[in-house]
Amino acid sequence: MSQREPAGLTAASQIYAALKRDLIQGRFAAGEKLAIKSLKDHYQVGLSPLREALNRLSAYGLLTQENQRGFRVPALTRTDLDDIVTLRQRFERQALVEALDNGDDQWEAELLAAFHRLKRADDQAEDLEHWEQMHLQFHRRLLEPCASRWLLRFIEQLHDQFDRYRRLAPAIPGLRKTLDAQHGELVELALDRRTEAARALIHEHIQLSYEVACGACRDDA
Amino acid sequence: MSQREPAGLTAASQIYAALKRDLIQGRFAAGEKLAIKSLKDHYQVGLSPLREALNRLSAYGLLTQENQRGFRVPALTRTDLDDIVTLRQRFERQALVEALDNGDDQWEAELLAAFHRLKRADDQAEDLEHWEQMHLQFHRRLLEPCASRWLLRFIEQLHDQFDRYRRLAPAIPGLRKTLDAQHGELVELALDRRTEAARALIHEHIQLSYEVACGACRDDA
DNA sequence: GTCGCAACAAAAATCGATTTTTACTATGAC
DNA sequence: GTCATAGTAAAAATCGATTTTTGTTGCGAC
Repeated sequence: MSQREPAGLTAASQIYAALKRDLIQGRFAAGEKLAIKSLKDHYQVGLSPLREALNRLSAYGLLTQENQRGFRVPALTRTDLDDIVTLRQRFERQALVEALDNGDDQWEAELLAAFHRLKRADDQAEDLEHWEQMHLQFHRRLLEPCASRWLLRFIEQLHDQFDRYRRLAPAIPGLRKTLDAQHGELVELALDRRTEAARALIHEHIQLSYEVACGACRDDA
Repeated sequence: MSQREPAGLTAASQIYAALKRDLIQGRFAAGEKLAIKSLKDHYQVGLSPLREALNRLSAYGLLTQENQRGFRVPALTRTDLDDIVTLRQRFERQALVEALDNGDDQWEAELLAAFHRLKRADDQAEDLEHWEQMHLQFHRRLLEPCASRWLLRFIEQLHDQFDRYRRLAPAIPGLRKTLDAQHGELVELALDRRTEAARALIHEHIQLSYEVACGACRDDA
């Protein structure tokens, strides 16, 4: 038997991806109750795959589920944001150290490639979504050699949570430039295996994003 | 309008809980593909709530989902177990420190109560499931005052993963006694706010469980 | 006016049937 | 015998209709 292709995604997986994207982008108001009927119409899918996607998303933490009363978009609070950021800093520092330990030549090459694509996306500022994609991939690639699959999983989850805040916050003019300088420095430190400096920088990098993201939430809840 | 009662759980939530329990207890073989039809018959539920539960469980990490070919029980490997344990140690140490910082009188009382129930469950060794329940609640209670909801969430998730290994491992005669002594010490250290000693002990406590749990997995995969 | 309750409307959850996809088997060409 | 392919059986995924639960409104008692 010949190896089959990855095959097309199920409707449930597609709607999951679409909803996840829209939730992170802030297309739904925080705290909003989702009207399943209108989601069905909007995304042009049946009830079953839609409900499966909603269930996955609530297990993932991008939705909350109340017993017989449907799904709700989680609120954005300052405490929640602080919690997410503190953990991201801890987790990503740890993962970065392990990545620097384990990363090989192949990884270095791919990291450089990811950084290159990110810079390119930066130039053509018209396509914001494309930059977001490249940015996510860069950070994934950076930590990839970390052997702890669970740690990477949690980092990804926290990253998605964080982005709900960040993408809602008002854009700051010079910011992109500063962040991108940090990305460049991260690559350099990574290639040189300057572990301590890299640790400190990733912390600072997240801290900077945090200060931006604070613009997204009112006082606490 | 008067406040309504918590209301009965949906079929999806019930089947979710039942499946989760059975997965953690090791009722399904690791790596096994789940036959949806027979699950439906066994748990006496319809397809829709069953599939919703399966989707939640795979987002939670107790199942894996392959594109158009259903759900599968994740394998048990040594690398996975090591990963889980290392993170549990780090996370629970951290959470414990924060819990000791934040815990108040009320918490101290409830912790003592939880410990008492655990000891009681220990005496009546006939009901193993009851002890498991009390044990879980004790550890939850211990860390409860930790303010980081996300950290507690991850700890719970890792705990469930770990239990898949632990509960499959062969029972060791004197073990329960040693573990329970540690629980008692933990309470004492917690009440006295001896943070460093408590940190060290929770680490050791997890380490001991780990050595038991190793019995559950073959050589690596 | 407020409370309780019934009736109704809307939404969520569930069911059973149908469609789609995969897994398996058998057949025939080379 | 090996490979490819068609055909069939089984399983997964999806659909549309139905049931159950919630939320709202209106009516009457106090």
